[in-house]
Amino acid sequence: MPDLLDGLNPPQREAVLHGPGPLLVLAGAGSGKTRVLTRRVARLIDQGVPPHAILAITFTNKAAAEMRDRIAAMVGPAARDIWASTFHSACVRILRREAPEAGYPRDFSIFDADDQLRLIRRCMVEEDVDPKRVAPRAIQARISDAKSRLLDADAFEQAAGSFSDEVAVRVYRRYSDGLRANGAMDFDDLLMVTAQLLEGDSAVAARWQSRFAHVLVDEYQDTNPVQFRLVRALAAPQDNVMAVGDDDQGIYSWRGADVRNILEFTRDYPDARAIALEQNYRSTGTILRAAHAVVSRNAGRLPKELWTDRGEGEPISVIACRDEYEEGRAVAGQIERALSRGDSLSDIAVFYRTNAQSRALEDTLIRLGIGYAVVGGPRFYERAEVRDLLAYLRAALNPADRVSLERALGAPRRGVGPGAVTKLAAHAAARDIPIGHALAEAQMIPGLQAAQRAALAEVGELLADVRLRSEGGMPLERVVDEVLARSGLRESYEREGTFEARGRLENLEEMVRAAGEYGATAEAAGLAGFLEGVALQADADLVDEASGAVTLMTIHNAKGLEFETVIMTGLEEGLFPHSRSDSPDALEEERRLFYVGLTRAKRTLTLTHAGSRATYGGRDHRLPSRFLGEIPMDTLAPSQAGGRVSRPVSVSSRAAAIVRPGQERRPRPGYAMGDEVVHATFGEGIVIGVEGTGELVRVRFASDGAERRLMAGAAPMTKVGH
DNA sequence: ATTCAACGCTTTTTT
DNA sequence: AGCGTTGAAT
Repeated sequence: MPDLLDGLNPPQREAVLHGPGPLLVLAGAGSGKTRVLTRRVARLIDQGVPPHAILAITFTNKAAAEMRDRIAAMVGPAARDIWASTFHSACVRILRREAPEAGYPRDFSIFDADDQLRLIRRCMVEEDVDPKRVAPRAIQARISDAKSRLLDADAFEQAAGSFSDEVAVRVYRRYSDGLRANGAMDFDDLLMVTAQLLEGDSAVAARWQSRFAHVLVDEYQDTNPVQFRLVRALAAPQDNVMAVGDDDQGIYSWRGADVRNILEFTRDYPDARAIALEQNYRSTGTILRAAHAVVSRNAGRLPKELWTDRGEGEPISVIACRDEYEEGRAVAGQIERALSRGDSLSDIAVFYRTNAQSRALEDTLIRLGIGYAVVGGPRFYERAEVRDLLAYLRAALNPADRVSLERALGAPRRGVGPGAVTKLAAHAAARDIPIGHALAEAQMIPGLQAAQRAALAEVGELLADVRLRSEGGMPLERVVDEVLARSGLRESYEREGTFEARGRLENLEEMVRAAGEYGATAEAAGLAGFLEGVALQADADLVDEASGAVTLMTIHNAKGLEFETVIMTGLEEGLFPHSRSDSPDALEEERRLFYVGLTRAKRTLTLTHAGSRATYGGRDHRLPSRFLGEIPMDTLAPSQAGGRVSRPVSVSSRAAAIVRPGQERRPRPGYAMGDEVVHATFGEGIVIGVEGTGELVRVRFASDGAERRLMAGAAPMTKVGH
């Protein structure tokens, strides 16, 4: 085995070698904290700690998988047994065992934001709160905030003061009851319920405390109170806890994260050793100097400054643009420049503050034939038709899940609406059985039409079969395909026959494939595991370094990543810093976000802003962001230093040549990104993505602006030569 | 129960 | 501008 201390600087070494007891590692951006974390885990295993006794919390599932791989490279396949996951995934794993202790079924459903909102709306109506006067989203945010602070409805009521608090309390109480009745937990419950169990049930606590010998937490500055309590409970009583983080990179306070967790770690754990990592291995001196100048304007941060021995590097460019389209061309120009310097597409990232900004950038990149991949934004699993199909699976797995059942019953339309479901629910309540089981008794339910009875019974049989077969080990792909067939979803979309319907059906078929892929993986854990993965998948989990494409994403999603070339866009007042972040604290968080963006760049950094930008219906005038003024003049490229407005780099018309076939190991099917095509039915379109090994192409059509996935080999479609 | 049209709201960031 | 929700009509 290679020496675990190879190539580490003294503080990194110390962190890896730290013995038992609490450890705080203040790790600046690019200071090699991932290295320290993985080496430390490898060393623990090397010293005899069983891998399954190590809990390593990372910010994304992808980071967890990477950590496991890296450790496996050092200590071998035993690393498979390490618990490396996000807080949410770890809690689900615990809850699959312990949920009954908290009064939930083992197969509890996980409600996402959409399910939550549905249920909250219903609760508001029941509480006589008009969803038009009070935004359900606002209530949801209040509830989420309460849960992140470990306040249940009763505790929240204690803290309530204003009238709007009281309204929120009433809805919160009813919502909690609703979740319980559905055998469901929302995202926040996953953490809160686990914490409550660990703190309130000594048997449960003992089980897990003896299980984990070491707890390591990455991105500790972004933990919220529940997460703090979880860590504390799981690490007790030995307190072998290692927290790694950087107070300058706290960007999730709006989600309940509290930087005090990291600032006060040594107070929470008085025996803690604290180690600071300040040598940066990522960026040039210029980038670090600019980033430091920006972030040191914040008050209340731990004083520190990153340094590097890698030299100054090139200056930072600021490009002023007329509008968002010129900005797009400027971005393309910078990409072209980076490629000419030897970067590959995947070395380049474009950041923005809000997801909505990606639209204009995408338009330009498509037109110029620059391959890109957007991280975040609307997700596959959140598409309505996909959620319909998932609803069947969830209802099959958890017969108490009324929200999912109701959704399944409504898609496709089969003459069963809220009225019929209410009768079904009443019957289930009277017989004291889960609503899913009541389907089998449809014949006995009064007030239903014969057709409705038949429909309910049929869905009931389908769900029962799904459950039986998935338990019986039928491949997931076949189970999902059967739902697609027997639910009538496939037929209804086929009959509809519109472009729209065809696209939706493609998505559903894609989901069948996804289920097959999941079923083929090593950690496949049946239907429950599949649904769990779907629910807990983060945008950042989908970042694909090997995609051979420029990465477009929000700065939030860029946390933890690095790129040779970073282009940060939309540096405008009101957008970044965002107009909703007007309090001093919020402004400091915006500045930290800016800092995070700056420090993702290894070599080349460009900042752009537009003088006007389309919003809502009209067009807003924009002023350059105050953050631009916080960048020291002597780190900026000369042409910008005088404060003059510079023209964006012009983009040559042969920009399409930028995507060099062969340079990336990108499949070379008949179609490539940016190709103009003509489809027999849909007319003209532009290829905006090539999926899989090239058999699937994503095309946006000019006729109706819709995106469709098409089979490259089969679709009646040809490329227009250009 | 389903379909269609008018209305109003959105855009902060996400597990 | 676009989308989703709501309300009225069938």
